[in-house]
Amino acid sequence: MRLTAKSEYGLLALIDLAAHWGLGPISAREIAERQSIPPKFLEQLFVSLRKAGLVTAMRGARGGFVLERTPSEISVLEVVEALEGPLKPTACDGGSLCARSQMCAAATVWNRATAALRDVFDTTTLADLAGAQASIDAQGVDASQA
Amino acid sequence: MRLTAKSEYGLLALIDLAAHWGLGPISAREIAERQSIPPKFLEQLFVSLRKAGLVTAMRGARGGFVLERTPSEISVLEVVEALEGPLKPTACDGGSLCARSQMCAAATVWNRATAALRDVFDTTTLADLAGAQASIDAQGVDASQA
DNA sequence: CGCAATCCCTACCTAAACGGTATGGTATGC
DNA sequence: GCATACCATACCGTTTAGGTAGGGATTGCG
Repeated sequence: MRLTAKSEYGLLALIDLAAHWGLGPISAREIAERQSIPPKFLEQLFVSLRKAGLVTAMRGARGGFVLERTPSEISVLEVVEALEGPLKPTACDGGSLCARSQMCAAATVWNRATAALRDVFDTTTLADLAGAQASIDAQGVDASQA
Repeated sequence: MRLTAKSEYGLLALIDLAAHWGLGPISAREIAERQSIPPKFLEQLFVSLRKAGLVTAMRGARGGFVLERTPSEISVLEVVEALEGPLKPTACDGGSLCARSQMCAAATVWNRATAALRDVFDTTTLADLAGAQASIDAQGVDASQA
């Protein structure tokens, strides 16, 4: 599995939405500026996130995006898989692509790796991260190097 | 972090070497045939594995490769990092590349993911996998679908 | 000695992907 | 009705993946 800029940007954007939860729709442009994400690139990411059912879009003036569920009900796993596709570390994940398939001891390592990654992502929610970010920001006001 | 064919092939090759541990040098060509790996590509992988200190090369006729240490002393992590470089899931891993660096809650998820992956790879050795493969092969002789 | 086998090194290549940018269309609040 | 948003599609330059090609250096063996 490869984690690309899509996941990084997409997660930052959704943490931002979580932080502004309940304040009505937030525009992609606003998030792009706040998080230093290329605006048109972020628009594309939101298309994937909307199709995955993670955000709702409001079109027109004063439009923007809102989380489809509460921040504590959206996991990082959902975000990552919405943007990168199904989580799997290699081509040889036990599927039919690899000729060695079931008879391959190496596959067990890759599968355990996928499971470990999936567990981390599945047990972390946007609420967790938005909360952590709020703490960081509060600390950072007067002590940016502590 | 991206796991590519290098890791897949490289791990298969070293499991093969582990399975033939103690029988003298095994040629890259022999492993390539046995594991269905493109021969010239495997040669390149062995260069990296040798430079990482995982295998010793014997040149000339009857040459080949031998594991530098016993199979139980070589972890999958070493193999993966020798072939793919340092294990990190994204560009934003807390280094100086990401402008958000220390002040970014998202980075904590990526770091935890890296740690989880590293743990799986670090706690699995070539001896484990060679043993597992031997079991599979023994079972597979008479019951390939069980 | 010669020669075949083997590792070593560099260069090259094609296809795909990444990380965007550009352009226009469509809906909507004010 | 118009600025502000999202929506859709196409394009594009660079890097990487996944090899291939060709030769050079070393060594066991007959």
